[in-house]
Amino acid sequence: MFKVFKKDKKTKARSGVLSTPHGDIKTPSYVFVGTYGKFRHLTSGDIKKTKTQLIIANTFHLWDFALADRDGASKASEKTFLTKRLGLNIPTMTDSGGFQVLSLAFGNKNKVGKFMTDSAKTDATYKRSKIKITKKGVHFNFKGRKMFLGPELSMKIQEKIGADIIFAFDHITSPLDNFKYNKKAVELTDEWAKICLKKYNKNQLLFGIVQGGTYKDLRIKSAKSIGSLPFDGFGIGGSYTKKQISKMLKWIIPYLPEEKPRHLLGVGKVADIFEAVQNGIDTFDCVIPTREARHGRLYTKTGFMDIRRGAYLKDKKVIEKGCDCLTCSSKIPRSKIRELIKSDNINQNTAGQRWCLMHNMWFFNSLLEEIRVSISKGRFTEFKKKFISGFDR
RNA sequence: GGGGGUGUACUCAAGCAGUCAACGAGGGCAGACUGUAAAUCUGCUGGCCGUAGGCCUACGUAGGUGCAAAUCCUACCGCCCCCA
Repeated sequence: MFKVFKKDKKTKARSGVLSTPHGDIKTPSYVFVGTYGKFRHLTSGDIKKTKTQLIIANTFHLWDFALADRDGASKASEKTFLTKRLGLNIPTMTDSGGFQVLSLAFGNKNKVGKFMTDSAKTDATYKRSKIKITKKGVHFNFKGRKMFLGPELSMKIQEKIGADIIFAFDHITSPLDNFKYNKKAVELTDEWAKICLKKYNKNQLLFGIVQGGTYKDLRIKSAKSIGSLPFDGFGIGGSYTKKQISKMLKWIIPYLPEEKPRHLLGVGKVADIFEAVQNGIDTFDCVIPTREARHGRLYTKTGFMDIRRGAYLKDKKVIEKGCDCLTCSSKIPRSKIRELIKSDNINQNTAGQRWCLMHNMWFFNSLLEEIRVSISKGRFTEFKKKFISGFDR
C-alpha cells in the first residue's frame, strides 16, 4: 500500500509512505544493494545504525541459496529467507535477475554497463554472443555453465527469497542497441510482465518494469502498456548515456498511475537523486554508496573525499563535523580510517571499510531524510539548489 | 685475524655487458566506480623539452677495460653472516 502525503508544487517530487509486511518506508527513499542478502563487512546490528529503510537483493545471485533452503516457501510476513539471511526484519526487495543478463553474460565482454559516455554510439553493431533470448526467457553462459532464466523461474525464485517487493523479469538493453532491438525488448518485457503477473502469489508486492532504451516512442509505449497492468508499483529500467535520466523520466512518468510507487533501478549518484525525485521517483537503488565506501570514497555535504590519499595521513578530524553516523560520532579520525582501509586490503581485515560503509550509508539516508522534509515543507527546489551548489562534483 | 656475502630510484626487491631510466611489489599522485563476477579497476611515479621523440643525470665512492658497464677488473668506504 502506498500513500502520498505531500506533492511539490513546482516539480513532480512527492513524499509518502510505502507499507510492506516488514514495515513502512518513508519516501523518497534510497535502497541499498545487498546482492547476496548481506552487506560485506557489516553486521545486522551495523545496518540498524545506518537508518536504512529498504534493501534490495538479487535473484540471480541468491538463486542457488534460496532454492536449496528447505524451510518452505517464504511468506512476506514474518521471517523470510531473505530476512533470515540479513538478520533483520526490515523491508526488502529483490531484483528479477534481468539485469545480470546484460552485466554478466553480455556486458562484460562488450564493455557495456548501465551507463556509457555521452559519445557512445547507439546504433553500433555488436554481437550478443552465446546468448539466446526466447519468449520463455534467456539462455546464456556464466562461468562456463549453461544457464537459463526467465519470468516464470525468476518469479519462483523471488517467491522463495520472500522479499516484500519483487520485480518482474525484464529485458534490459544496452546503449549500443538500436531502435529495432529496443522495440523487441519492450515487447518481450511486456509479454514477460504478463507471465509474471500470472505467477504472482499476491503475498508480495510485484513491480513491473518499463524499458525502451533512449527512444522516446518506445519509452512511452512501454510506460503505457506496463503502466496499465495491475502491478503494485513500477520500476524504470534500462541503460542510457549519462545525461539522459531526467529526459527519460519526463517521457515515462505521465503514463504511470499516480497512486502507485515508482522505483528507478540502479541510479543513485548525488545529482541523479535530485533529478529522480524531482521527476516523481519514490525509491531508487544503487551500489554507489556501498561500493565507493569500500573503495574509500566518503561523502560529505561539500563533496566526496578519497580517504586513502596521503593528505589524510595525519588528519585528526572526523570525516564530517556534525555528522551523527557511527564513525563520526565515535570520533574515528580520518587518519585512522585511512590507516585501517589501506591495511584492510593487505591483511584481509575489514575495519576500515566498515567505518566507511557506516558513514556513507548514513550520509545518503540523511540526505533523503532532508529531501523528504524539504518536500513536506514545500521547499524541495530551494533545498536542491542549495545542496547542489554546496556539493563539489 | 681468516672465510663468505651485500650495497639498485621514497621503501622492499629483480637485473649481472648492449633490447635499462632500469622487471615486480609497496608507497605516492591522478582518475574511475550508477538494478554489485568490484575489500575493485586504470594511468603516472629521476630531471628537462608541449606528447612523439630527444637531451641530461643516475644503480655505495673513485678509477680502469671495452665500440658499449647497474652488469667485468682494481682500490676504497658501509653493512651482514660464519670461523677463530
